[in-house]
Amino acid sequence: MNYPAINSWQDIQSEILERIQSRQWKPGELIPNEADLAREFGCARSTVNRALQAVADQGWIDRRRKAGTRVALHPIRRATLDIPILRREIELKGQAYSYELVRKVEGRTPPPRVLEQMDGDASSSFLHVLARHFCDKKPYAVEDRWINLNAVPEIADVALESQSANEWLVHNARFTKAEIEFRAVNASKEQARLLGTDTGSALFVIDRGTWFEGAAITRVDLLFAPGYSIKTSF
Amino acid sequence: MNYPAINSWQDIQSEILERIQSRQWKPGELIPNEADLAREFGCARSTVNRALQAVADQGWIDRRRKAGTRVALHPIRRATLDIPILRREIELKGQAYSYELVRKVEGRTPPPRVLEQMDGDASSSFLHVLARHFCDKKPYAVEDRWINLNAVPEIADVALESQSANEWLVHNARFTKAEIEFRAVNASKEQARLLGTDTGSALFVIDRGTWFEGAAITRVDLLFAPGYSIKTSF
DNA sequence: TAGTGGTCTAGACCACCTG
DNA sequence: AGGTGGTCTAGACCACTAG
Repeated sequence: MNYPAINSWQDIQSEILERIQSRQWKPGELIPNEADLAREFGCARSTVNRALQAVADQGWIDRRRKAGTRVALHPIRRATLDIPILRREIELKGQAYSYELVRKVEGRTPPPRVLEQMDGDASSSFLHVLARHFCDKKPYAVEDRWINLNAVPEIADVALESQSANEWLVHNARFTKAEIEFRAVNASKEQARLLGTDTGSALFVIDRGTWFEGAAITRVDLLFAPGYSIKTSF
Repeated sequence: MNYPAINSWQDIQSEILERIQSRQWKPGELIPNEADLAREFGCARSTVNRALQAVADQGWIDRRRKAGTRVALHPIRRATLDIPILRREIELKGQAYSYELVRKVEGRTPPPRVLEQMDGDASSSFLHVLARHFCDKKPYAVEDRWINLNAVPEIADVALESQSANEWLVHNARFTKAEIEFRAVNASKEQARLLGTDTGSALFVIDRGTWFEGAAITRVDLLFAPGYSIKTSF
């Protein structure tokens, strides 16, 4: 029988994970330093380093200079999600995407929660956009967006009838910081109507905010029709 | 005025992102190869490689041998979430965590959705656990869990009155594959009662499944009381 | 202050894939 | 066939921080 050699950083990563998951290295325990592992595996220290960095990124170990590397006390804690761009998500499933602007209102003040999230003050000027995304002509998600016109004045002149504000912003606005929040809400009467469901239905919400150099650009709630879920595996 | 030098891989990463976000390099466009960039930045190719790999991990560029590196057409936003371990999440906020087993039933068959998710067949034997997690004595989440006894027979004998099945499994069961799904559901009558809320309230759900070498170990729904959200920023 | 991880370099070989 | 990214090496210096 031929066993695979251990020399690539992926092999070393597997071996490290194996030792952690088999509890040969227990939670909280200090593991050998990079130089020792390199000797053990017969490879360069940088190869071990690459492997350990990958393991650390997944949350299995904690590394600190001088203190060394320890097995994390609480494993399984990190998941990477791909945040969908609706048009693409739907077209990738081979279904037809469409979009409809419900209304676009300039000069209104956002509700307190949004205002606070956007670090807004009384002098700020906002654009509110409400729109629908469809999958094969069935309502898929409602987009409820506030845009800071002080940060992106150009968008006031863009016709959002055919292109979603999201797409315009993706292609035209840069950001330096973003925040994403996931929640569940009961559908309001209007939301239910727009999604073709019942008032009170549980909606999955992706709430995203973006900033450019400290100034809030936009805050958007995407409210998905019942049945939607977002998944990841590792 | 003193400008920072460009030589660390993080600096190069910033410069790359800057060029993409400023549309100096446009979506779909081929960017210079590693060797050229290394010459431009006056550093080793491996340093450029490190930077480009990081940028690729974030979804901004697509890289293929021979074909080169292109700016992604659809900047996929990738978010890294820390999945909470309830006891830890609550204690980190400085609040009191407690746990209550509601019931533990052996030998029942899971509902169709769960059975399918667990690749279960008629011969499998399951343990069903329903429990509550509290934060400062207020209901925080309901844990609705199915465990494959063929895979983890030991747990049948563990008293789950004081320790949650989650904690037992974290410390005693290895897994090779995991899946996490986020949804929203309307609270059932029992769920509402357990969470001290109204029937039909929108609950945020984290649904997690783990496998060991192809065999499903456990599937758990964590249903959070209204107001819960999970966040990330980058 | 000394041990650890973090990073950079210069060079090399190779896997992959497009043209 | 040849160009590109993926990876490994051996060595070096540095940043951080525990003791």
